[in-house]
Amino acid sequence: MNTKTALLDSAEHAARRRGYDGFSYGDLARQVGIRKASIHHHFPTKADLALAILERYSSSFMAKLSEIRTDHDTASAQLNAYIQTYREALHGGEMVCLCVAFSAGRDSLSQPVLAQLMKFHEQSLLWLKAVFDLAAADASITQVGRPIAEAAACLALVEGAQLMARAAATTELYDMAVTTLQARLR
Amino acid sequence: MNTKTALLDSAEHAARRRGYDGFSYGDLARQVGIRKASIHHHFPTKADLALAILERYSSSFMAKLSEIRTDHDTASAQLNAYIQTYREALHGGEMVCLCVAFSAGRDSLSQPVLAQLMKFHEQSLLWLKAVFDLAAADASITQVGRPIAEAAACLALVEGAQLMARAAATTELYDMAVTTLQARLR
DNA sequence: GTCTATACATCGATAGAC
DNA sequence: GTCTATCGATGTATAGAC
Repeated sequence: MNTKTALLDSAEHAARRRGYDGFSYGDLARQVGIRKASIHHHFPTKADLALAILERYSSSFMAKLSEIRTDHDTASAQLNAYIQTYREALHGGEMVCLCVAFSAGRDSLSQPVLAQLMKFHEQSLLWLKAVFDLAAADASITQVGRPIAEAAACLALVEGAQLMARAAATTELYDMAVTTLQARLR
Repeated sequence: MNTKTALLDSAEHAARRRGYDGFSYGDLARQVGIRKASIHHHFPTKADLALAILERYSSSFMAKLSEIRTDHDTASAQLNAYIQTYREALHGGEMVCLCVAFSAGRDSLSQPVLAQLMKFHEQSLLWLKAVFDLAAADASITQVGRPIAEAAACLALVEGAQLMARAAATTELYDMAVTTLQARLR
């Protein structure tokens, strides 16, 4: 296993549990088994590291969204898979989506990280909008309003549900929060 | 103005912008105009301070919810006021609800703070459940499912909407996310 | 690519004078 | 109630040997 990859894994894990201000090079060094000074060889600054984990997370997440779109042909099946993806990302209430973790501590982020964070939201909204555009055609989701508004509501719902579930360290609140949305799926 | 109150104000402000791990006694001292050692006289530890601001925030927030209930007699009007309260708490995208800020950095919180955080969610859910119970009777909100599920969805929605809006430093995303919910209000 | 050593700032917290 | 002074730990980051 590559040291750089191990560092990315460890950093992503830590950031999703504690936020950007909640983890340090010291933590990563302890976990990966090298000295903290060595981390600077791979990621000169913490901002570089944050950008790297967010870019990896985003591209992996967007690939997952593409996969969902090709695997499911109805809007309801796509949205259900989306909800399930966020549920799995919770890891039983132990961590949240990296973008949820970074959004809260926004002021500590460097400009490139902030830009990537906003790009993640934009891309998510576009993907969700397409789902609701499809729903207007295939009628597999009930009560569909303006697709872009539905998309924003959906993103806010899963992110907020993760946050609630994280506070209580359980997936129960997440499941409860997405119940009404899932009830609209045919 | 009381020094203790000034400290509480400054700490709440900072926590809602940067999270629990994102502010320090040094920051507060600079802002309030006393030395950081003096802060320990009012709040021996940072955990004490965090508990104090969260308790004050919670009680103020719950008082606001009671006020909404007495001022508005329909479920739709109550829920609309609730959505508006979270919108104002955003301060144009500059800060989030204290509970949103604390939920993300959950692992850094002391046990009493964590307990108070979960109590805030419980009380919010109970208040919202009562709104949807009323909605089932007065029919002022359309498409009402199980009240407790609607309550969880509503809390997740406004918290997630705040998070998105905070990342982009604008209220536009918040307004977009709550559009479909508001469309159900009669 | 990893190490030791270190720089320099800041962290939360304490002791004791005033 | 606020101050100065200080503690020990930790924060990010750098220099240079191996």
